[in-house]
Amino acid sequence: MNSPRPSGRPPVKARLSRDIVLAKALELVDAEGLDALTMRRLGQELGRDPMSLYRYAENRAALLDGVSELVLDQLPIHPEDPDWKAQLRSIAHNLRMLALQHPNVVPLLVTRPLSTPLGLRPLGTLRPLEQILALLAAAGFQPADALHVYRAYYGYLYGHILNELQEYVVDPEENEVLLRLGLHRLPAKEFPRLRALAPALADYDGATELDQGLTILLSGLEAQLSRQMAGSGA
Amino acid sequence: MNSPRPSGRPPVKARLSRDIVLAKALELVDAEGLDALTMRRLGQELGRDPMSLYRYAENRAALLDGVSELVLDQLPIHPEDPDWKAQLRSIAHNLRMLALQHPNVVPLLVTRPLSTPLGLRPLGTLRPLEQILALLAAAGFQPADALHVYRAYYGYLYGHILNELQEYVVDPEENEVLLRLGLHRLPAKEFPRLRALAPALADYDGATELDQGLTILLSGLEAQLSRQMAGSGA
DNA sequence: AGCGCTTGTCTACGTTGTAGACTTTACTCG
DNA sequence: CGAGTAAAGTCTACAACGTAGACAAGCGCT
Repeated sequence: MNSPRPSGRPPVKARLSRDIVLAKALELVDAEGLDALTMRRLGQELGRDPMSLYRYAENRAALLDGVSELVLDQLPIHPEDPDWKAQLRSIAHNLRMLALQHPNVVPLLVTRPLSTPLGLRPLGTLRPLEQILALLAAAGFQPADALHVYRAYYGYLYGHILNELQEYVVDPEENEVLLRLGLHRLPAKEFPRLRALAPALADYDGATELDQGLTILLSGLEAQLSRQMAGSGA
Repeated sequence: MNSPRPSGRPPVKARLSRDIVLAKALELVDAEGLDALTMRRLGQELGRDPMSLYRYAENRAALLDGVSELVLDQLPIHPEDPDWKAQLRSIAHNLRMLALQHPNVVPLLVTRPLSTPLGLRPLGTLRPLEQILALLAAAGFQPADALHVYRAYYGYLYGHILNELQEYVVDPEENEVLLRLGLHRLPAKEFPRLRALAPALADYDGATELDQGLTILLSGLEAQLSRQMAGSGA
């Protein structure tokens, strides 16, 4: 009966591939956090010996890099958009959404580059940088100015995302705001303002806050750069 | 001969204390990175059994929190400064310097809050927030607006620090810029702009870049808020 | 059928965090 | 001074981790 190929009590062992491995890794991280992503656990999740994973990633760190890459690859960037400010805005919102969808990956996005020199990063994680430089170049910025804009922009963007993810809610069921944020534990004399802000903290609207910051930053950058060109140029 | 108390080939075992433990932990992290901070290693460094550390920190995570706290406690904030923008600028530069002095701690600063609800964080890490709120309140901001300013400000600040630390140099001895940043490894067709920017990347002036961004952001925030007050208020 | 490369498995080692029972130290009180 | 107690430090042990290295199974060739 059991034909030799598609048989099996084990879930029909198909050949592994890097994509399959990384996809499962991301799934695991999303579901249970970074610590759950161990070689043994991932192997088990794939129905394979943990050691088989080393055919698709040099080591655990490389696996983590792969996961970062997988997420960043989902960030759409259109370097030919004639309206650079609108495009940067849209990228920002998309990255924010990605971060909210994969909050457990954010520490990776932020942390891994700190221990990897620019040139040695997974190419997928450098692509946004290159494409944003292209966008800004097409908008008429000099390379050095483009870099300047990129840094301020991406800096703010990452900062905002970190901020927003930090303020997450402990227990959404709780309807007393102080408790919902765990703020009741804070000594009232030392942290009066923070405690008083509980309601404001509780209904944080990340998207519009991000947008307002971007408005300020982008128009400010534009003004600064055009002023500077007027000063030095003709 | 050997008097019983101050004797000893072992380096005169004085009583431990939380401060001593944390200080040694920070020292170790600064010198050899986060991974070097294991319970066993820290114990060895202190001439004690690793298990003794558990009298001063519940577990390794709490130890890491303690290190964050230790660093953030070194950040001076003057909530009574009448010039709030100048004060925020000074805080920013001080935090930047702290980050440069303890680069290995930065991942902690950024990452630990992501897995700890606001109310459960080490108090030392919340103090900057409370104090900046006080600063802004003294400057006349409504609580909700103060929070708004804080978020944009701190977001940008953290983002900048992460950015700057990421662009660190692989090999300062190397005088070919492409090599110094490891950029030679990037495929030239896919990353033309990034490669071309090597010189600009190499002489990044983090302090002035931070300052310019802050100028834009802070004056933008001020303008936005006063405009909004003029609109709704009398 | 047989060769050779890729993929997956097995076994084994050193290292990690930490629970729990124990011993040593320091200090207080009679 | 000596007894008693609470704190500080130690010892032993365990489960889980990443991964090296030798090996087996599977596949596509001719």
